[in-house]
Formats: sequence, C-alpha cells, structure tokens
Amino acid sequence: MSYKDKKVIGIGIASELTGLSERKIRYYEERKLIFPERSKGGTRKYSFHDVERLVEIANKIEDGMQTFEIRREEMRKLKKTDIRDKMLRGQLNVAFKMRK
Amino acid sequence: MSYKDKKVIGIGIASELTGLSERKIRYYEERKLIFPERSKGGTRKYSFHDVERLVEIANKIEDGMQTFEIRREEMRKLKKTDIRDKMLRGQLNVAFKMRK
DNA sequence: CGTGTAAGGAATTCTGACACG
DNA sequence: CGTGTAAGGAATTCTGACACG
Repeated sequence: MSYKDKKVIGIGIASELTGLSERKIRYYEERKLIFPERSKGGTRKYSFHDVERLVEIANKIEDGMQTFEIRREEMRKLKKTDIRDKMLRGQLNVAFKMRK
Repeated sequence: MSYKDKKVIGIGIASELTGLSERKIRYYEERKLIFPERSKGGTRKYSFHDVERLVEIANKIEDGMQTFEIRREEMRKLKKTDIRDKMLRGQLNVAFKMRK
C-alpha cells in the first residue's frame, strides 16, 4: 500500500489541506461518504486519498448534488467494479475450461 | 511536492509508524537530526520522508553511532550536494562562455 | 549519551444539541 | 439538508525536570 492510502492525517490537517471545515468533514462521514480510521482514543485518521475524495465530495455538493446522490453514485461505481471483477473471473474460467 | 514530503503526520502516528517512542522522536529533533513543522498550537508535523529518516536514525543509533556523528554525516552529504550543484553550475558557465 | 517517566498545562478532537433555512 | 456554533469532556501533545548509567 502506498503513502496515498495510509490513514495518518488528523482532522485538523485534513481541514487545512481541503479548505473544508471540520464540521463538514464529520458530516460527510455521518452521511457515509468517507471512512476514516480511528485511533484508540477515537480521533479520526484520513489518508491523502481520503483528502482528495473530500474535495470531490465538496465540489459535487457545491454543484447542488445531495449527499445521498453522491453516495448512490459511489455505490454504482463499486458495483461496476464488482461486475468487472466477475466478468474477468468469468473469462478466466472460460480459459481454464478450454485447457481441459 | 509529493505526498511523501507533506508534513501532515502527528507525533503519535509517527511513533506508531516507526515503532519509536515519542521521547526518542523528540530527542532526535533536539539533536537536530529531524525537522518537523509545527501547527499554530505548537504540535509537531512529520512527512513520510521524515518517518523514513527517523527509522534510519534509529538504526544508526542501534549500531552504536552517536547523534552528533549522524548529524555530521548528514551535513557532509549536504555539502557534497552543494558541491555537485556548484560544479554543475560551473559546467553550465563554461558552456555559456563557449557560446560567445 | 540516550531514554524512561511523572507533572501540569495547553492544544486538539469528540459527541450531541440547538439554530437556520 | 447542509452547516455553524457553544458546551463539556476526553485524548493528544508540549515542555522542563529528575533518574539512570
């Protein structure tokens, strides 16, 4: 895993990096758009990838999109990825069967 | 500047990532081996590069090297870089003069 | 010299709530 | 719905000092 995906950034720094208020960042988590890790004590930890995601989310909201729409959009992307995975596996199965 | 050089990691996380105690990390700063940024409030912020550097430092200490030696070693590297820079500039100057 | 620890204070973050619209 | 804010508490970090070796 690269630096980009290590959850090491506190909410204060995430706020500085994105220009978003901590309130907004916490709210996007409440709406299930972002998933920081937590320290033992419960403080949030974000990755650089999360930080980029936060900016994306903020942009979409600025464009009038609602949080549930953003979440739905994300779920559809994930489904497509799942489907691609399944198709790939399907192809491999076909190839595997052909070897027999 | 890449993610690797952004100073976004608190000392607690730096401690987890390196396996070093916070005490050690602060001490290496006292000995001028590492240079974190500070938040407005004064809390330390490290980059991934710093984290790697911390591990290097700890390894050298484990091998019996003293902090002043590590610092001296680092200064020599920097001097060499400076010299290389100067030589490069010198070469460019020569090339420039030859054009005249 | 390098590191642990207890001490007291300051900065940071957390949650749940009220407000507005 | 998305966001600001004041509130009280908890987690995190800071510095300077004492300890050991």
